[in-house]
Amino acid sequence: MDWSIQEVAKFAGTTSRTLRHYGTIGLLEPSRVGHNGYRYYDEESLVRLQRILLLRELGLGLPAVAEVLENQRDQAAALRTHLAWLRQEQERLARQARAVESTIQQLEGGGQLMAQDMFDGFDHTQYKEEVEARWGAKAYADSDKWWRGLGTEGQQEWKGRVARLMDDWRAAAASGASPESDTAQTLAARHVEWLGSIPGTPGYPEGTAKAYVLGLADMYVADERFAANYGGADGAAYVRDALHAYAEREL
Amino acid sequence: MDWSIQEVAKFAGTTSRTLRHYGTIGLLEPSRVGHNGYRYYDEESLVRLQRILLLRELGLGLPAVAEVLENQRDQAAALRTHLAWLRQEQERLARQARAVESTIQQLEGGGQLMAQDMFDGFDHTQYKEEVEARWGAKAYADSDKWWRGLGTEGQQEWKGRVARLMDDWRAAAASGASPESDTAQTLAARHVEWLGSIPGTPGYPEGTAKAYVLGLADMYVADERFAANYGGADGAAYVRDALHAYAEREL
DNA sequence: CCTTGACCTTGACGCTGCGTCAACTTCTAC
DNA sequence: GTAGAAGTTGACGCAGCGTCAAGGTCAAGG
Repeated sequence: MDWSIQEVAKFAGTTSRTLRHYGTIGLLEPSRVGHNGYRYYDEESLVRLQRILLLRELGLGLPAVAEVLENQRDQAAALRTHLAWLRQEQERLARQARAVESTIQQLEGGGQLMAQDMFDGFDHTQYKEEVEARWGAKAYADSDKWWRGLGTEGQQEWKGRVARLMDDWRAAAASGASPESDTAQTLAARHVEWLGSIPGTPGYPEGTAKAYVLGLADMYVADERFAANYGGADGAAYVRDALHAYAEREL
Repeated sequence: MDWSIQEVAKFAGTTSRTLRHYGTIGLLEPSRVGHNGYRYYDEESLVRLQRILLLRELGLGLPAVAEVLENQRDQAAALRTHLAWLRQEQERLARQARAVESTIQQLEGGGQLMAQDMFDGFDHTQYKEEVEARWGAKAYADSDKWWRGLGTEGQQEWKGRVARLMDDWRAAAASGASPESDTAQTLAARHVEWLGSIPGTPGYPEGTAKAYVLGLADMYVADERFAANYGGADGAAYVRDALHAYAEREL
């Protein structure tokens, strides 16, 4: 007893094209092929098809499906791998959704569509050579180790933190508040504290903190890539001024 | 002031290939092209690039990105649409994950890879009394005989088929496609055909098919146990509407 | 002047899982 | 005998680039 391709397709709730596809990739062969080339499937192939479709509904890719069907042994293991993948994807979507939400809020608050992710610039492998040239290979290695040690979540948090700081700077600059205003000075304090949390500069040697901060502040203006993070040259100059004022007062 | 393609790519954390791609699809043109064909980008294009990348990270497709960037007006609306999409995807993944989990459990309980107990609702002995009350003892006996005659494999197939139908219904309802849409109408056709394959109702008497389908459709909504199969009252209502439309047109 | 080597170009295939023609051949029914 | 349904094998399409391939351009050094 066997059935034509259309019958099988209808019965199984799929299409003949799909069945042919499974045939060409060797996932499900017809049990019989007529002299005319017509495909026919028997009960056994129907059962296999059911399993294939089941696994497909669970979200497995065709290669994964094939693997599960061949290696009868560790089906559960394969499914667990898949499950982990699903959870990861869900996580990713959740993060995206949150990001979209906050972007919408920003837009509705009259904000512009900003480039928060200038901070993939903090995918710091990008700056490898430069860092090594300026501060040595060890500094880079340490930094790299630290970064990896954060884990994906930690990195996300870090990026988020940086993004918010940059965002606030841009907002402050745009608000017209002077670099000496409380707003800006509070930001400066946050900024300095943030700097301290970057490894390689933990607890500056006595008396060097001020010079360090002043130097960095100037670099923000001099280096376009940093300046861009603060909304261009004007923004960077604003940050520099605020940091200078803060350093003079507090450091 | 402008930069070469590599510089821009590094700075923005993307690749030159991507920039070229954006060029060919007209999403981001270089600000200048050298006599040698080299691409150069200025600040303005950099800003645009940042926005593009931001939107991409939020998960929008390139056409959607283009649209958002052109229609300055309803950016928020576009993002909200996207957000809805994200949530839907998340929902789908969550369902898949649950299904995978239960499948794993089954496997570890020594079970086979089958599309079994999603459809325990169709373990029809459950409905024995009700069927007998509504349609008589003979109807139930016939049905039971038919069911046993299917054999284990046949029952598996049957359950799988039902499962896919239900799943497709839920997906269609969630997709937002109207009950009159092609998608839903195709499903309705499948549903009616499926009904025909249930014994006890083979080849409806002349002219009763329409009434039969309409009656069933209404029952799906009225009876919670059926409604549950379609994702609750809303899902059942969707199925009912689709079946009504189909019955009016085709039966 | 010539050679590296880095960087640029266009062109085109690859990947996922089928949907969707296109161009033909076969089977079924009247 | 002929129409119409159903079957066949190609082959393109889609999303978003990654990844060669083959070759031009340019700055630096021998």
